[in-house]
Amino acid sequence: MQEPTFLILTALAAQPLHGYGIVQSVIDLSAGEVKLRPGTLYGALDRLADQGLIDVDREEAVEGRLRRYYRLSDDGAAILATEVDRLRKRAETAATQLRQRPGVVPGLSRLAGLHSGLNG
Amino acid sequence: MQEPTFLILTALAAQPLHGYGIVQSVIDLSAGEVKLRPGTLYGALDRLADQGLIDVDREEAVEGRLRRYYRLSDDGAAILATEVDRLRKRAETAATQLRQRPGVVPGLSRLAGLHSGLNG
DNA sequence: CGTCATATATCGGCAACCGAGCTATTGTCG
DNA sequence: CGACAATAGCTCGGTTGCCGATATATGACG
Repeated sequence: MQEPTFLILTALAAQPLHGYGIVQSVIDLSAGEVKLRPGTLYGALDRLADQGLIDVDREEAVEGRLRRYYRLSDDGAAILATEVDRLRKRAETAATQLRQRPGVVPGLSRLAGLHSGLNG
Repeated sequence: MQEPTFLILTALAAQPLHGYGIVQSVIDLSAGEVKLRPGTLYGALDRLADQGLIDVDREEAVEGRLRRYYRLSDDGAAILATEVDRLRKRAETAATQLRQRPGVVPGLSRLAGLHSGLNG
C-alpha cells in the first residue's frame, strides 16, 4: 500500500468525511507533507470502495452540490491496523540496520597506535 | 518511496551486497514477507545509482560470473533515515486515528439505563 | 539428464499516482 | 463588475515503479 492510500484510510478512521474533507484532513495529518491530487483521491476512493475497505456513509445535498461521505469499514480498519504494524516493523528494522552502517572510523588510520594511543 | 526500494536501501545500510545477496537479505529483514523480483531489483538498483543513493562498491569475478556489490551512499543513508522518521510518524498518526474510530458502542441503545445500569 | 540454487539481466504490461483541465457556487477584494 | 480564492466534485493522459515471464550460465544433487 502506498502513502496516499494509507493516509486516506487514516483520515477516515476517526470519522466519515467527504472528498474535499479527506484532502484537508490528509494535509493536517501529514503536517502539510502530502496534498492529495484529484486523480489520486477519486481513483483511490473508487478502488477502496471496490475492495470493501471503505463504504459510502451518506450523501448530503448542500447548496445544490452533492457531498458524498465515506466511512472506514471493519475490513478497512483491520487492513490499516496491519499496515501500521508493517510500517513500525520496517522503520525499526531500517533503524537497526543504519546503526550497523560501516562509517568512517577516525581512529583506525596507520597513525593510530602511535604516541601510545588510549592506553598510554 | 515504495516498500521494495525502502528494503533495498535497508539491506545495504549494514554492509555492501550484490544483487542476489540483496534479495536474500530483504527476505530476511521482512520475515519472508517481501521477495524481490528481478525486474524490481535491477530497475531499482539502476534508478538508485542514478539518484546517487547507492554506489558500486566493487566487482568480483566468482567462477566466471560477475558479482557487483552495491553500497549505501551518505545521501542514501540520509534519505533512508528521513524515511524511517516518516514511517514512524505515519504509523503513530494512523494508530491515534484508529483509537478514535467510532465503533459499535453496546451501552448506548435505548435499552441502556433501564434495569438501573452501572450505578444501581 | 533434469532440476534446483546461485547469479545477472531484459522486456512487456499493469496499477497507482500525478498534473492539468473542466464544471459550479459562494465570498472577498479592488 | 470582474478577478480571484476557497469549497466541492470529476475526467483524462502520462509517468513511474513494480511484477512476471523469459533468457543466460555454472555447479551440485539425484
